[in-house]
Amino acid sequence: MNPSTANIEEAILSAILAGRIPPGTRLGEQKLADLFGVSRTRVREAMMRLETRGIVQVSARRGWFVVEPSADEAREAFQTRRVIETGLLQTVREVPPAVLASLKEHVAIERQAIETGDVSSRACLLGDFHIHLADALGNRLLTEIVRDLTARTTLISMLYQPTEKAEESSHDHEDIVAAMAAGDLAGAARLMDEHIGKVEAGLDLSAKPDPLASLRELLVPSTFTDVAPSMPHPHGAAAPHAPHHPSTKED
Amino acid sequence: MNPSTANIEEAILSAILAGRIPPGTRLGEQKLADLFGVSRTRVREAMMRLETRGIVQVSARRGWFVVEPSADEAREAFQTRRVIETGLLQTVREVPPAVLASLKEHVAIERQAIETGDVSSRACLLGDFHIHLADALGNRLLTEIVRDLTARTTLISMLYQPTEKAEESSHDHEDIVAAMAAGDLAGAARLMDEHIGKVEAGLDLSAKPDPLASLRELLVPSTFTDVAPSMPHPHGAAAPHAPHHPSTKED
DNA sequence: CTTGGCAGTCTTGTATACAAGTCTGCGAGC
DNA sequence: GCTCGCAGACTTGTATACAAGACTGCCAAG
Repeated sequence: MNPSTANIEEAILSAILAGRIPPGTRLGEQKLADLFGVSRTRVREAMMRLETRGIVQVSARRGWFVVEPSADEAREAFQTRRVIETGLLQTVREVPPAVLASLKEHVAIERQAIETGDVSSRACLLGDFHIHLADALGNRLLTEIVRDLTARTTLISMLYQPTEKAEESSHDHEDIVAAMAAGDLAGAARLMDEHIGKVEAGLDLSAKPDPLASLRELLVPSTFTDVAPSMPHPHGAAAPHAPHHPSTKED
Repeated sequence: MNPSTANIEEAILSAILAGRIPPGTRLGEQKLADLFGVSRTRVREAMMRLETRGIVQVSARRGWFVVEPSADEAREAFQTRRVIETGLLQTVREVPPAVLASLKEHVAIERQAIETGDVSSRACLLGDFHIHLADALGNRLLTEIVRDLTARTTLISMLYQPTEKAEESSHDHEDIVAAMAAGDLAGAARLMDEHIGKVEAGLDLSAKPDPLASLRELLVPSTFTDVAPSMPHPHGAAAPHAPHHPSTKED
């Protein structure tokens, strides 16, 4: 069957979110076209859609790359999520029982995935909680926005997360739902704020995602001197304006 | 000069937001391509980007149309704006003086445009207030989201607004800034909520947008004959009837 | 051994050709 | 007069061809 543009877009996005395609990966148009059995045109369409959603990025005449958000961009993503998700909880007046039940069920599924050690799906599940919340309390438009933002922060977690704290996140989710069940929306909003803050704080935003960035770090007068375990000396004459390197060349 | 894809996207968007291209207008690829002096490829790219931003919509093999949000979609857009903008005000702890000054200046410009009767720019200015706010208190990512949402609601206002209440909106903005200046962020958030609610309540969401708008558009001869040289005429390819909305394209 | 340059290869950017569907308008039939 | 059907024009959807820039690797000069 001939996959449509939306199919391709979805396939690539889910592969990225599932961790099968790490940040920084180059996505060649021709290879994807061969893979999906279509021409480059459709692949290009899908990539451009993903670009407007902030998932991939094009480097002129070099290729498409899965985004590697900088530390600043990471902070922006988390701030934006804090604004929207606390805003949602504070805007809502009351939570329908059906919504509460659905959220509780989701948290139960999360815990189950964590207990059974299903690493591949738990990251998706933890993100899905927030998407479910937006869907249940908000609307379709808001859900789309939250979905894309969650995708962003998921990507960020892949880049910067030194240790996964799935259990803690799931526990946070449980607390948020409990506050909602008690009718304490303001409290739920505060818990959500703290939750997103914890996730952000759990990252090592000073860690550089690519070795070139640490090179740049060496060239800049810096007070930070505890990294670079096996870094050869660049002898001073390194070209400073090469943005990053294509880390993976094989398929 | 050869306009880039981003140029085309921006030109079309600003023409729509300025009211030169009303909702429901068909945008033919070839005509736009001739107009901009490029091939259909670039126009298509721009249109697809605008589609992911919720500005235009493609009807298979019929053409691209400026979106005509339904009443439900209108409510979603306003709810989403309420969530995000009140959330922003409640998340921020303090407002830097420079931000306050900038916002006050913006409100002053609004009032001036209203007093001088500058109808064409005041709608943009009223929307820009919210974008400025997101930019000043939030970050770039949040600003992009608010910008697209504001574009949506601007389009909605064109469809449903029976009477413009520019003065009242500007006054609301003034009150919001005053509350911020007093350090009352919660109050500012409440005012923002009421403000957006007022704008939404001022619309007649029961009015059917389609036949009315396009008919009126057809009956009104072009009173303005000289606009920007590279600007497409709004009624160049007016569709006699508007397409029905594919209400849910969920998968 | 290092360094600078140059050609080849590979990738995206853009335009164009063709396929497939939709609407319009006219004419025949009733 | 009215309706149905069909052909033509017109529009988007998709693939492909070609142009232009970027990177790689080799080779010669110092």
